[in-house]
Parts: sequence; C-alpha cells; structure tokens
Amino acid sequence: MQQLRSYFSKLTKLTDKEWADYADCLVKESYPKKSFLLEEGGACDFIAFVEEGVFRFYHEVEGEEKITAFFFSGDFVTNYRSFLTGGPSEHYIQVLQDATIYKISKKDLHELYNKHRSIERLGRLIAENLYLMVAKRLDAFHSSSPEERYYELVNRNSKLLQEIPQYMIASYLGIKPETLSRIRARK
Amino acid sequence: MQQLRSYFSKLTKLTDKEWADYADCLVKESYPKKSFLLEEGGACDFIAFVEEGVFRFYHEVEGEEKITAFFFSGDFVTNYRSFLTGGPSEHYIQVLQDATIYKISKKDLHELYNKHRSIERLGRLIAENLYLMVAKRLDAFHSSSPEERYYELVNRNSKLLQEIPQYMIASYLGIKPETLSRIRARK
DNA sequence: ATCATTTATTGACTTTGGTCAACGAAAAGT
DNA sequence: ACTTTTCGTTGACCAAAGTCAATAAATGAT
Repeated sequence: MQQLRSYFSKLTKLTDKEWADYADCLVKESYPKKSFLLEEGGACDFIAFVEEGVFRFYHEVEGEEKITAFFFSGDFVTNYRSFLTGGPSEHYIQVLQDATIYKISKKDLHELYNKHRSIERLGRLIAENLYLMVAKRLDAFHSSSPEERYYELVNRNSKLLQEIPQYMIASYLGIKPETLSRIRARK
Repeated sequence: MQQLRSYFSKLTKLTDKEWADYADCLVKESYPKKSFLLEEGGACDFIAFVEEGVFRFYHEVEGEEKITAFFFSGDFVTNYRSFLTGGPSEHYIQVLQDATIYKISKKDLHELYNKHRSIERLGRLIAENLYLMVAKRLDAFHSSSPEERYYELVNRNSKLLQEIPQYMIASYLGIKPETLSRIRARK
C-alpha cells in the first residue's frame, strides 16, 4: 500500500490526513488465477491498485478474444470506460496470476473528490496519464506494422514477454498466433 | 463563446464568476486555410476551442503523413500529449478550413485550476472524455478491419466524410487512398 | 475559360497477414 | 509417470491491403 502512496506522491502532494482518508476507502481483496474481476455486462464501479498478480483485459468479438491490456503489480486495474460512463462493461478482466488488489469504489472516490481538492487533482492527473497511455498505443496501431509493434514491445516491456503466453501477446498486438510465430522466426 | 460555456455546463456547474475568470483567459485568434496552429518540434502550451473551421492533426512517418484526428467547430484543438507532458510535439496541427478559435494558455489554465475547484473538476472531466474518445478509436483499430472502420465512420460522422478529401480519410483510417477507393467501389 | 495541379479511380502485380491442418513440445491434471 | 490438453511452429494456400503506373475527374490559379 506504501507503493500506492509513493505513486500518488509523484503526481501531487497529499497530506497525511488526505492519504489516511483515501486509505480508509481501500479494500484489500485476493483473486485466484482464472477468476474474473469483472465480467461482460457488469458495470465497473471500482478502480483497483494491483499489489501482486497479473490481469488481462479483453472482450469477445465474433467468438474471438481480443486482448486490449495487461495489468501488473503497480498498475491500476479497472474498466475505466465503464467506470466513467457507468455503462455495462463489454470487457472481461481475468486473473492470469494469483492477485492481491486494493479496491476503491466509485462512490467513495467521488466523495473523496468532494472532500479533498488534492484528491480531485489526483483524479485529473490519473485521467491524464491514462489518456497518454492509450493515445500512445493508438499511435502504434495507426503508424506501425505488426512486426514493428512487436519489436517495440520487446524493447519497452520485456517483462510482459516473459510472463504472458505468446498467443495472448499476439492478440494484444492485433495479429494471429501463427503470424507472431512467423515474425519471431524471420530472424 | 456561448457554445463553450454550454459545453462546460454539461460537464459541471460553473458560477458566473468562475466562467468570467475562465473567459478572461480566452484569446480569440483567426487562422487562414493551410496555416499551422502547431508545428513539429514546438511545445503545445495551449488548449483551444474551435469556434469555426476545420483542422487536421498529423505527423510524418517515413515521409508519409499519418492523420490522427480532425477537429471541427465545437471541438477542442490541441496536442494534448505535448500539452500535458510539456515535451515537443511530434505532430502538426494544420488548418483545412479558415478558422477562428479561443485559446487558453497552459499557464492560465493551471492558475485557474488553483483558483477554482470547479475548473479543476472541469479539467478532470475533459481529460476523462478525451480518454474515452481515444480508447474507442484504439478499440476500432484493434478489433475492426479497414472496411468496418470505414462504414463505422460513415454511420457516425457523415459530416466528416463531406468536408474532408478522401485521401485524408484514408490516412485517418490507416489505409492507402487506393484501398479506400476500392472499399467504396465494392458497393 | 483555359491550363495546371491535385485527387480519385482502375488495372496488374507484390507483399503481408489470415486460414486450415498437421505435428511436436510443454504444461496441467490425475 | 502417464495421459490429456494447450501451446507454438511450420507448410500450403487464400484474401486483403500495398505498390506502381496510367488515366480520368475535380479543383485551383491565372
């Protein structure tokens, strides 16, 4: 949980009182491998901080699983779209490695936004950071070939490569497992 | 400018005083067709609201222009990445139709964030909305074929189709002009 | 109105990724 | 340890998008 506070403090100053109020809203939960943190159709009424474990965020398109993101220790795990809009999730969040998370509910977070300016500022900064992440990924899809996206991933996130089976990486890159296998084979 | 206030009021309540302070920071500017609002290498230190006109947001990759977005009347126009990070822009923002905008500087906006809670809240809500837009677009690239993306665009944004030359739409969709022409030809 | 430039279409061919199937390796369950 | 799935690789073939080039249509400039 100290990990979370230090992440926050990189974004903005929080007083001990503000942090204490935030921490009071956090609920620790554990999930075994293969279980679901969120299923299609449910609204995502929380944001969680990953203490330990790995998750995948995916949806089904014509019987095929399309993986949009992986979440690791130190990341936020949520369906941010569903969280923001209140609409039902089209995505699943599934546990790939036994996980422990700290959840905060949408309701509690909004009360904190009203109670503490710094926490609302944190909300802004987190939204801005999530924007930057997804905008970068869109850029990669828009301007790079599958092969380029793969090597980009190799360079930036070799940890991901080791922990995630190859057919899931293929899905994340937007290609078929056979194609990824061939990209790797061509030297 | 009334258009901007009414947009804001859909997001959160602003008092007359808060709006007046915001409006005081807005600078009206006009740009002729083909001019640049932002060029590669410059930092984007503003967000602007489009009163009138059309813009394209693009970058050059191996001598080719890749268009990421178009901005119309009622949209915000900025390189949000560069605005947030302070880093140099990799993108150009060019005027496609003579434009009038209201600019607010990063410096003024941050002062307003400090001065008025509601304006900081607005900042959060705008970041959240921009996240939703780009996440949706990433999804389209991840899960849909060029043909599907094209018809999605036809349904959602036929205005864009009429105002933007086809080769720019192709770039926006991540395909070559010839390919878009063929997609349209196959009824 | 004419001419020049830009944009859109079409054809022939290439390249790249997808599909289907087979096979071996690795992992999981008993 | 053995069996059963699951996963990764490879081959043959297919489909879709890219490339290059020619031409037609639309747009802009004078």
